[in-house]
This record gives sequence, structure tokens and C-alpha cells, in this order.
Amino acid sequence: MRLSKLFTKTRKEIPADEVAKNARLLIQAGYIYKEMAGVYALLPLGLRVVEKIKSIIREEMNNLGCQELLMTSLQRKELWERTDRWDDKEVDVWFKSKLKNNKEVGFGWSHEEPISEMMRGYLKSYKDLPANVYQFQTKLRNETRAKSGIMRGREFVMKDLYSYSVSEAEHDKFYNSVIDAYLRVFKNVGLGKKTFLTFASGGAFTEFSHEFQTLTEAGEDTIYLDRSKKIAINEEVLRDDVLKKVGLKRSDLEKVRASEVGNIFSFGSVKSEQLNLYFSDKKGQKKPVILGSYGIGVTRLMGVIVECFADDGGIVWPKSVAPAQVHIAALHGGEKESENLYVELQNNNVETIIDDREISPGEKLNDADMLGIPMRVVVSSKSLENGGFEIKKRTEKETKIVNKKELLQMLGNSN
RNA sequence: CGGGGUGUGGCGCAGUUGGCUAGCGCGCCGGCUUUGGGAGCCGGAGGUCCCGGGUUCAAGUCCCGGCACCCCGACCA
Repeated sequence: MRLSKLFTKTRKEIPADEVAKNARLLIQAGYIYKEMAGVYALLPLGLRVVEKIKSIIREEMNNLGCQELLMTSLQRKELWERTDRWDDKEVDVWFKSKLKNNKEVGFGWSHEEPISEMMRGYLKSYKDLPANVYQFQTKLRNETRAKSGIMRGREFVMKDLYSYSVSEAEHDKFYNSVIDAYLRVFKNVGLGKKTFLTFASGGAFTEFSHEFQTLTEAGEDTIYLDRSKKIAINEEVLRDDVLKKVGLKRSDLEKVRASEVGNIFSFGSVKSEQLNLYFSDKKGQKKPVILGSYGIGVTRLMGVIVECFADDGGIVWPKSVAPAQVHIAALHGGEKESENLYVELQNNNVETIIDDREISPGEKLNDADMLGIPMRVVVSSKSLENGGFEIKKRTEKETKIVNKKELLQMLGNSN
């Protein structure tokens, strides 16, 4: 990626209408564009980050044997009426509209009902189960108040997974495997040390649900964390009987702010019964499918990552989600060598951004910090005189001169 | 949805008790110089002062009504 060709630009000033750090930095560096309150477009750099996050999630989902699909945004009213979730009094985030023939439709804020209705046509026998399907969808939610930049929007990308099992036992096994997979996802995007499995309200269906909460002051939730057990409990269910049940002691808990980056639910057979989702078991008996629902807020995750790692200079991406691994800053006298290095890295499949613009050194160095690419390589007459390429990790202060061989080796190993 | 704040070139802002042709910085275009932490000088382009009504000789400025954005709260199966 050539910065000379990239249409987005960094800004000196931070947007005045944003307070949230994630939105300020992402807009300033040209990752996202604000369309309206709570609605942000993904620009080329931002899209790359989102795709990185998606592929990390996709890998874990596929390893669990889940199948990816893509449902529709327009949804049928009658499906949601069956489960009593069409009424605005029951679900207050609906966007609704009408077809030309006056038939009402909804915009998908979740997909449990439509996806289960669809699966009803395929899951007839115990031989068809288990079935686990997921998608990356743009969810539309008419939030009364958008806030916290991309962490609480009206339009956002979510990975949602739905599981269909023959029994509670089969469901529980899968449910637990999702917990492990989610923990790996958060570890792989760089948030492993800050993200904790959290007991939360189970709603109408089960005693508890599980959330994945990442520690950040920018979060909206208050959780109580047992650091040694690496388990937390959401404030909303913090009661003595609950603590006893989940094996936590009040005295071991630390009150912290966190952002909910994932959430998983068991529905049991309640929803299946509402939606008439039954299968025939080995004896030919009709039984309700056991349902589970599992979400990860993909774009929220991007915001949380920015919140967690950014410093005074700008964004700091973990390697795994960075839009590129290397940022070459071509300073005076280093133009030609920069080009050679760029081509060579491309040929080695190292994702590289090259700042080949005709601007001052200071601006290039500042932009490199702002964009937050893990490794910066400065090429200039000075670096070349000193023996090659000056490298600096985004997370570190020190620079180091290496020759091309060492550099290629370093980047090859890091991948 | 309740409370508070803010709307002026792409971005960040100034504009006094209403008064001349609406300014400044950044960015943008052209030229010369410069080249390791957001360079300098010269010249230029760019405006529905959020929208609608009203008061006035005169409105960015005052009044009324909308809208948008931000923050706090409520909400967040």
C-alpha cells in the first residue's frame, strides 16, 4: 500500500465532535469515516483491520466445525411475532419499514428468529444434528443514544453463531468449546491478558449467560474480577447466592470497568418450541432442538483494541490485526532503497505500507506513529550511511540499524 | 426519552453592547527554498455563518420554531 496513492489522509486536528478515544484516533488516522451518530464507514485501512479480526474469528469457528453463511438484513415481521419480539415494547432497538404493498419488515438487529426458521427446513432428523452456523453481519440497532465511538453504534459488524443440538449434553459440550474458542480469539487479537469470562444474567432462558469482558475504562460495564481465577461476575448478578454458585468469594473480587466484546447464551428448548423447531430422534419421537447463540462484536473489538493500546502518538495495533506489518518511511536520500525494499517485502508476502509521499520527514514520522503499524523502517541517506535500515517497533522507543538480510530474516520469522 | 453543551470554507477555531467587503490557523493549488519529529517565504482557490420564520435602516450576532452533533442519566433479549 502506497501512502502516495491512498486517498485517505491523516489529520493534525482531532475531530471536535468525538470524545471517545477510539473514534478520535480512528478518524484522525483515516481508518473510519463518520456518516452520522453511531454510524461509521470503514475506510481502506479500517476495512483491513476488520478483515484481520474476521479471519481470526473465522479460523476458530471453522475449527469447531461451524459453517459460514450470510442471512439477510430485511426480516419478516411474523417470525418475530411468534416469539413476541416484534413489539417495540419488547425490543426497543428495531428499525422497521414497509414494502410498497404496505407489508411491514424489520431490519436485522439479531438473527436468531430468521435463521432458526430457515434451519427448520433442513433439520428434520437427529442425523442432521448437530448443526452450527455463523455469519458476519451488519446489525442495525436503533439505539436511543449512540456513544463511545464505534463501541456502541447503530450499525456495526457482528459475528453471530447459532448452535442446534439434539440434547442438553450435546449443547453443553459445544457451548464449552465455544468458550475456549472465544478465549483463543481474544488472545489472538492481542487482548488475551485483558479479557475475562464473565457470568451474567441469563435472561428468561437460563440461569446465566457468559460474557467476555475486556478491561478498559472506555467500557460500559462494571464487573467484579477474580484475577487469580481469571473469572468475573457482572454487577447485574452480583449476589451472595450467585457468588456461592459460581464459586467466587466477595473478598477476592476487584471492581473494574470493562467492555463486553462477546456474549454467549443458551436458549434450551424454549425458542425452538416457539418457532416449532423439532427433529425426530432415533425412535421416531419428536423433540425440540436445543439452541444456543454466540456473538462477538467485530467492530467493537476494533474500538476496544484502539482503546487498550493507543499511546500519545496514536494507534498501536497488535501484529495480528494491524493493516500491515511494516511501515516504510522513505526519507531524504532513501527513496530508491525504500522502493527496492517495498517490492522485496511484497514479494515475500509481508504486508507493507510505504510512505512515498513528497512531504517533510517530521510529517512522515508522525504519521507512522498515528497509523500504528507494528514495525517502522526508516530509509534515508543517514540510515544507509550507517549500514542500512533503521527499524523501530511501534511499542518501543529505541531504534536499531539492520542490513536488508537481517531485516528480511526478522520479518520472515515474525510471520 | 429527560438534563446539559455545541453548530461559522475539508478540519480546528475567533467574531464585543446588532454596523463597513466574515476573519485566523491547519489542509488544498502554483512558485522558490528546505529535508530525521507535523519546514519557510511569496502568490492563489475555497463560505447556504445548521435550517425556517420573525424583529430591525441593518442579523453570524437579537426573538420563536425545527434539525444535527457531543456529554451525563435512563435503556442495552
